[in-house]
Amino acid sequence: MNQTRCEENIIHPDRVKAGQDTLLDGFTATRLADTFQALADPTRLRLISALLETELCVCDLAAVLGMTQSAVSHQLRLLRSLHIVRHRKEGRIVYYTLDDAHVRDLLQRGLEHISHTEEEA
Amino acid sequence: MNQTRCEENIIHPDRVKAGQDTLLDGFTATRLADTFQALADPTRLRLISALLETELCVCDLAAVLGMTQSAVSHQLRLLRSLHIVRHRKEGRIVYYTLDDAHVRDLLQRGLEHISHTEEEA
DNA sequence: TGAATATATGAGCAACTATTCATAAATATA
DNA sequence: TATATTTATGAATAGTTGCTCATATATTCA
Repeated sequence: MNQTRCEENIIHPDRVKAGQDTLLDGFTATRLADTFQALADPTRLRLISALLETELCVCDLAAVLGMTQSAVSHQLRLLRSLHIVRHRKEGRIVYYTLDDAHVRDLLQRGLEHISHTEEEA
Repeated sequence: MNQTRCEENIIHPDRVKAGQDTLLDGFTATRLADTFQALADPTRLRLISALLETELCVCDLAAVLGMTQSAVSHQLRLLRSLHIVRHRKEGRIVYYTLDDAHVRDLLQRGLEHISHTEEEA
């Protein structure tokens, strides 16, 4: 029935310093987390993957994924706010494309990571 | 007061085909989403960043982040299950390191992405 | 102008998540 | 063996999220 002492005391002061040297500040960590959060949903990843080689309007994106227009539109707004997709309007049709190359890179690296891990969580 | 027709009809059949060609299947999308989900939290990103240059025990990680041992341990379990960190035991002390190079890459690409985007969501 | 169509969005709900609290498990040491 | 210490974990809870439903907005066309 004792408390943990390690919340007050440090075991390896030198390593703690090294850890603090590379530690992300809270603001950056939050911004970065927001970006990864955008990629942390199967639906959004599928939307992004559908846009890898072609531009698509909301209606067609809904058809590709087999989802409602509303659900797709909500997710696109989020992806847009995080600069992951871009849109252009032509009459009443809105076309979406991937915003920058980093998104493709992130997707590719992520796929490499999971291909190196067989077992499940 | 009309329904949307675009959930039944396709506007650009050729583009829809192109979108389906690169579309991730549900299983892969879910696995990939799990990986990005692990990086979608400021606390976990800070844990990872603390481990960039040094190995650290749970106790010291808690000190670096200024969090409770319990909270840190819970997050480490999640990172471990997704092969993002690895642990080795020495007596009653458990040391954590980053699991593979993909994690560093993902972090780096993510940082590049946010550095290219000034405005907020 | 009025009807049809493509897209966006607010509200609400069910499911998920990050932390805290209490405590268990494992190890070292006296 | 008894105690201290490090780590892990189950339960509970407050906050978040992804979808649906209804509807608003914007644009085209008859």
